[in-house]
This record gives sequence, structure tokens and C-alpha cells, in this order.
Amino acid sequence: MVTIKDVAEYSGVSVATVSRALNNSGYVGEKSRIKVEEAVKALGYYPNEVARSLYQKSSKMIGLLLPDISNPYFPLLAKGVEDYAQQNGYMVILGNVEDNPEKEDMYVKFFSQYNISGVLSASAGKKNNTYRVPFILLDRADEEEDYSVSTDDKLGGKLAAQAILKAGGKHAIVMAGPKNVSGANDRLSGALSILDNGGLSYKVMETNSFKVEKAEITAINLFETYESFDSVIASNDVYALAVMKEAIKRGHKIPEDIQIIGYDDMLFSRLMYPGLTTIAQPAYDVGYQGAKMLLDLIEKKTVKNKKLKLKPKLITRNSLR
Amino acid sequence: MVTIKDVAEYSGVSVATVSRALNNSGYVGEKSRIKVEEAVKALGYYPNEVARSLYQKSSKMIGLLLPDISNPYFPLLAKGVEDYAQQNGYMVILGNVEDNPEKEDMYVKFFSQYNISGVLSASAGKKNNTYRVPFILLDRADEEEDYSVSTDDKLGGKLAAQAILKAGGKHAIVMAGPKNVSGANDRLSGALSILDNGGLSYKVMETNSFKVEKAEITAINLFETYESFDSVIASNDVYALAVMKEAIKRGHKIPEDIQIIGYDDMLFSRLMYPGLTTIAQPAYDVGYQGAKMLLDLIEKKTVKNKKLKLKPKLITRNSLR
DNA sequence: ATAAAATGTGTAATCGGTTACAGGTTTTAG
DNA sequence: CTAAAACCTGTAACCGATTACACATTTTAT
Repeated sequence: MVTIKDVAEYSGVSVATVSRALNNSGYVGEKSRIKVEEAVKALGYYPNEVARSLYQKSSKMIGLLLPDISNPYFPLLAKGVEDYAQQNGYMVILGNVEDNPEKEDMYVKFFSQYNISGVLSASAGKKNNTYRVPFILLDRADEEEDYSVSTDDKLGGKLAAQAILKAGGKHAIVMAGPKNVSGANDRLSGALSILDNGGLSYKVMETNSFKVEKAEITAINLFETYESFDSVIASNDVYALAVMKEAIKRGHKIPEDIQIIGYDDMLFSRLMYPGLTTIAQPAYDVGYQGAKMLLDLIEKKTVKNKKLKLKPKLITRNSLR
Repeated sequence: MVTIKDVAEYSGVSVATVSRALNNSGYVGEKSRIKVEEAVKALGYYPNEVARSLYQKSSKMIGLLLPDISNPYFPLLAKGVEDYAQQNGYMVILGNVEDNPEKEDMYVKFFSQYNISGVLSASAGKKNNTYRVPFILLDRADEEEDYSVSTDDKLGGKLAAQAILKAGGKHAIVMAGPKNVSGANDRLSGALSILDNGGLSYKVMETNSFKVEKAEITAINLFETYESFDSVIASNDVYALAVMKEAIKRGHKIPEDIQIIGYDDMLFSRLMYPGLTTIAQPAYDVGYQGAKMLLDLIEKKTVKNKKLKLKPKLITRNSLR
């Protein structure tokens, strides 16, 4: 491993001068600068970030806490984070916390042990404050003082309900989604605010998870506990898909007998038949903008808008009449 | 931040003794050990890994290079990696390299700057040797001397072909997958080895990507360039899905008119209708076993079996006759 | 011409750990 | 009883960077 000391020796100056030359800090004479540049090139030197980090008490690493990577929404978000981070010389450390507060605590501790300089959290757990570092919530905007990037879920809920209404639904089932996820509540209240004035009857179905493993059971439950309905507003696309499958299996036609709208716009939503009409969440943008806000906080230490809300969008395909 | 020095002062011993007590290295008297433990508890001390890493020239971090997180196969693999790493006190750093050698080089350099102690790579790029650290290939086993964990793709190809044969296909289209991905070649040769003795005619369709963006165009291409076929062996489930959609759109019935078999077993493959018959890749296990092999290499510096091949499995659903 | 300001550079302290080494004490063995 | 072995502990060097500070030299201003 070639160190700054090697560069100093090769170029005949002190390590301090090398450091200054490399970081454009302090005064460095023209001759020295050139000798250092030559030495760097000749030796193939690049600085050890661990040493730098030890002194600076920060690093070019950010943490990303996700509730469940296998939920297809999150990889997209992660990609947004990764892209922005990578473009700006940061690395991202992945933490899959699975709604497990212990895992989350463990990661936050890990992060502090490695001088991670900021964290992005899409997990639903209580915000862990023990490690004081820029912290941004993704897809969640619980408290006043928090920085966050999220989707305007209330609007998303409205959009879904309006689409159902416009397509002439009579009896709708609205899946509530997990109550501990604020976005799910917003969607529900958004949807209900439209439905209440829409002249159709509806029932709210409680579901306590976004987990993909539960999708099929939930779909079966739906058909077994409710009888006559012609429209369903699903918690997300995975659940919508499960409902569609169960519906077709039971001999209902989509969208003629039952129309379904999803939420998320996963890649497979457009690849299935019939194509799923859904509310597109800007997953990639949430990640990208979140990373941007975080790096702004870390580097410039100031951000104009603490709470960024991105707009969801209705994607019309063929699962509505 | 509480440092080892604080612990030393609080407990009235030297930092060397504290370090020895914490790491169970060298001799430490019973009284000292107890005093140190008390101090650690009282002060809430935990060691700074950056400092440790600087001296040790290694860290408890591993890098994971992925070609495309938005391809649903990889999050599952990543989850396997993350689970094993996390259970063993390691963190994983994510690198989405997108078949871009420059990005890959950048990450490898990043990794070395942070004393990452090993890397797992599922990227198709040439193996980057510049940073000498345990390196494991996932889903790829190019050269003799490499460590790797992969799926027995040849077997997977055979399984797919056998299933098609058994279901009575007459004219099959086999998607080749990208030629630079060794697994894709293995699948193809496996499938062809069965098909060649199966008494059915087939054509190989060249496709140059696994990227999800290309799926729909590829499906359309398929129907426009080939005329009479009744079976397709798709590159993966995403492509299978795109083909199914296009088939249904064009009025073909599945599996009656056209039967399709996929590869991967993504979560949505079982949620669609008709359920997609496919070859399940042990994505999670590849990640999990890869992480295990890597940590074994890092810690014990020895691994019995350099090349681990996991078995794919036929998942029978309803897209074959 | 001279004081002040700006520039250039090296030495050494620092970040928070680990560990070689030296010196002292206790235990064990013969 | 005494030498050797085992045990305990602290001082200081080290890992590879950054930067405060001191000192010298050059430039600028008056």
C-alpha cells in the first residue's frame, strides 16, 4: 500500500505539503505542487479514507435503512439513493431492518462506529436518536422537526378513489394497510375523503402488513369475508396482483366483474395481463432526492425545505372499466 | 464520544489494559477486568471501528457488487448476503455497477480506501484484481482459480427443456440470454442438450440483455420474427411475463396455444394468472452461502470447496400444458 | 527602506484504537 | 530457598491521514 509518506519521500517534500497539495488547503508552492502530482501519478497513490476519517470524525459513507429489500418498491428507492451517492463520491451501506427495532439499533450503532456521516431511513421504527448525525426519513414524515422525503400519499389515495369512481364502481373494498405506517393512513384518509362524497358504498378491510408473504392469504381473506363488491383499492401492487389472481381463479372477470387499482407501479404491473391500473409512486425519486437532501445537510449543513413531498401519478392500464 | 481513554481514566488503568480486557488478548488481572467492565457499562462505551481498522488494515465491512438492483433477482440475493453478514457482525456496502466497468473500478477503489475486507461480485464485468482481498463471484464461475457460488445453470436449462418436452411441445423458441453472462450460456447449452434428443423442432432467439427495460420489446420481437411455435423457454421470469402478456394480447391462450417456462421464480411469478411454471433459482441461498464463504475466507483464511454450485428446481404452476 | 502581510514548508500533535516491549510481581518447580 | 515461568501492567510506537504552530522567505504597502 502506498501512503502519503511514500509520496512525500518520492517528491522530496514533507507529508504536510503533500496533504496540502492534495486537498488544496493552505499554501503550496508551484514547484512542490508539481512534484507532488508527479509522485502521485508515478506511485499510483490514493488516500486511505480510514485514516482521514479517523481524524475528521466523518466519512464519505451514508447508511440506508430499509424495512424489506425483497419488497420490490425498495430496490428502486435504493437505486435512486445509490445513484446520487455514487455521483457525489459517497458509498451506501445497506441495512435491512425488517421492522425489527433491535436490528435497527444495531445498525445505528454500527454506523456510528464507522463514522458514517448520515442516514436515510425508510423503516417504520421509531427514529433512533442516539447517534447524532444528519438523519432523513423516507416515505414517512411523522414529526415536525424531522427532515423527510415522501410521497404525497393523501393525494395518492384520492387519485385511486377518483379513478374507481370515474370507472363506475358501486361497492368498493378499501384495504387499509398497516396502521403504523403513516403513508398507509394518508392513502386511506385520502381515498375515504373522495369516497364519502362519491355515492358508492364501501368497506375498509384491515390489513396489518405490506409483507409480500401475506399477500395471498390476504387476497383469500378478502373474498371469504366480503361478498358483493365490484371494486378494490389495494394496499399496493403486490396485493393488487394477489387479489387479481384470486379473482380470476374464482371465475370473476377483470375489469368487468371486479375492477382493481393498485399502488406503487412495480415493473411487473405493466407486464401482466390485464395491465394493472395503479398509482405510481416516485420510488426512484424519493431515494434520489433523499440522498440529495442528506448530502446537502452533510456538506452545506443547510436545506431550505425540510419536508419534500413528491407527487404520485395515476397510471391507467386495463384493470379498471 | 466516549473513547478508550475515558474508560481507562474512569477505571484507573491504562488504555493498554482496557484494550486487552476488551479483546481478551494478553493477560489481564481479575480486578482490572471488572473495573473495565464497570467503566464500559457506566460510560456506555463501544469501540470506534475506524481507529481499529486503521491499525488492523481491515474492517468488518464487505462490498457487494450488483449489476442491477432493480432486477428482482438481486434484492433476494442481497438479502441473503445481508442476513449472513449481519448475523456475524459485518456490514455490507452496496455497489450497483450496471455492467459499467468504470463504476466497478470506482467501487473497488472505494473499497480499498475503506479497508473493506472482502467483496462479493455478481457483476458480469471482468474480475478486478487491483485490490487484493478475498473476492467471491456470485452466479458466475468463469475461471479455475476463482472462488464462486452459483446455480447449476446447465441443470436449470435441462430442467426447463425436460418440462417443455414432457408437456408436449412441438416447436419451441429458446431465448439465449446475454452471451457475456456465463450462466445464460450454461442454461442454453443445458436446454439444447435435452432438446436435441427430444424430437421437437426449436429455434434459438438471440437476446442481448437481462435488463427489464428490454423485456417488452423483446416479447414483441419474438412474435414478429417467428411464426409458428407453441412453446417458449424464456431467459427469465420477467421476460416470460412479457411474452405471456404479448401472447394473451395477441389472442393466444396460455398454456393451450403457447406454453411458457421462465427462470428465476420471482415473487410475482406465483401471483400472476396463470401461475408461471419456472425454474427456481436459489437467489437467497446464493447470497447467503456466498457471504458465508467470504467470511470463512476472511476469518479462517481457508475454504474447502472453492466452487459451490446450488441446485435449481422446477416449480410447476400453470403455464405449461 | 522598512514594517507588515502574504506565502511556503516542516515538525509534531492529533484522531482512537492495538500491540511490542520492558519492568515488576506472583506462582511453580526443583 | 531460588531460579524459571507465568502473569500483570504501563509506556510508547504505530496505523495514515490532517492541521496547528513555528519559522523562513517573498511580496506589498507606506
